[in-house]
Amino acid sequence: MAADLERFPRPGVTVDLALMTVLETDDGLELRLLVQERHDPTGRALPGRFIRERQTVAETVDGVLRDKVGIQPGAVEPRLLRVFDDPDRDDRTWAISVAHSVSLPHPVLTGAVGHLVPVTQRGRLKGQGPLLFDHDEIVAAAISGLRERYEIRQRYVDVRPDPDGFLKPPYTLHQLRLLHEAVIGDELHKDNFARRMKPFLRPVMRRGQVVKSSDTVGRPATLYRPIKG
Amino acid sequence: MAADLERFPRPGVTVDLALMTVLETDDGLELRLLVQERHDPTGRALPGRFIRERQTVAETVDGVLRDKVGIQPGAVEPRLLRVFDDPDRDDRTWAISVAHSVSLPHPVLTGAVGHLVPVTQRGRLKGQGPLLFDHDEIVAAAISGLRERYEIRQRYVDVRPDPDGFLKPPYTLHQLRLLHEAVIGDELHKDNFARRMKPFLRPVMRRGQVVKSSDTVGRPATLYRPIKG
DNA sequence: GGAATAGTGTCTTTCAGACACTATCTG
DNA sequence: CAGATAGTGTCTGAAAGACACTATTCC
Repeated sequence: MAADLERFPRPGVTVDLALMTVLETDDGLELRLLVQERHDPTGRALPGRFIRERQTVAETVDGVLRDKVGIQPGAVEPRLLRVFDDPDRDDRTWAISVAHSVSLPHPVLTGAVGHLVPVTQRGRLKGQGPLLFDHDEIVAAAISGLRERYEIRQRYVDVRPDPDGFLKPPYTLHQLRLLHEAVIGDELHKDNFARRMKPFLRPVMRRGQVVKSSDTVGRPATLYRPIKG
Repeated sequence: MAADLERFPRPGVTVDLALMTVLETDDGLELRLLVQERHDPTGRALPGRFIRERQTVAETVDGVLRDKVGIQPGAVEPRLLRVFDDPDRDDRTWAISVAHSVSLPHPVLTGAVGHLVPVTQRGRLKGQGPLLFDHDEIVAAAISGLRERYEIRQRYVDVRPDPDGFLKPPYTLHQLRLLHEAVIGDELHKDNFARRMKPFLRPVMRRGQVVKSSDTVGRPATLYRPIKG
């Protein structure tokens, strides 16, 4: 029986990654997505590779990040986006793609292979033509999923200030708001934002004092950490 | 290069289905899930099978419904739940499971192979022991996804009265509410429910008259159809 | 004091949740 | 009429959106 199972043709299974980060530019924080040049079919595409023998998706993600992107992140949390199964999507062979998104803080991406492409307000990659295969659909799914996570959910239940961990705590409400604005591509009122987030943040204390940011000008801001995680 | 790609070992890819329906019992409508007996490993499990050469997930779903469940539904809309990739999850071979949920109106399921098992308020299968493999996780994902679709979303935007199409239009607000209560496993106020749903329903008209249900006792109810779809 | 940024008081609107009422059918 | 089910008027409370104000720092 087990021998039988191996007789049938099997698809190659690839893991393709929509790698997202938020970085600081002259215009403030910007959401960006890693795109690489490929040469099998020539063009721009997301990093990815086939799952190797008896490996898991998580191990494959680690492998892609290490070998194809050239970075050494710690534990990452890939999120399943879609499965692409059109038998003709890859000319070379029968390949199924299990598309995931991965969010990383920008410092982890230093020296990464590829370009960090900005994202438009509508959730598309800025400039240039389409990506290879069905990778534009992966990008769209990654961005809409990300924005959903950063949008304000029903009621106040279980708001996570920075679900994807782009920011390293502690941070100020201002920094957190700029992050949200970069992710969702829209502006937020600082007062309403503060009220929404504060129940899920606690001020950093030292010797019974609230720690303030020693920024530049203006009144110093309170530093916060997320309550959970 | 293409020849190279075929040299590496590939996983078997299975599609496992959480098949859900809502049926009428003495206690009113009930959400149920199809469980089958298996004999390779002996036990209770969800229907599923390997993807055959150059087939898609959708084709495999159709095949499972036809050959393993023994029904002939029209176009179904499988929803991706999770990918199970533990290399040891199946003793027999390296197999990755792409778990989907499928919702069907009960009449389509007449003569289906297996048992329609009721679901508890907490979203577990009623009675008996665990399912084979990781199928209990698939069940949990299917039910929580389903309930999310039937829960009231943010604002009034894009409410679909019966997202999974369990009910055949036209139906009364009462019938629609019983469906929702069966799906989410909780009671709803008829007045608030009516106000939420009415913007997304239109009364059935015949000769300029609103068509009413010719039920049993009491005041006849207006029959509605969903505005879109 | 002035500039700059941090943070809050409060009004309005929207809408879910809840209660109580009215409406329309059958027997 | 009573009984049963359909459907609505309206109050309350939670919370988002918006505006304007106060608070604290550096120069």
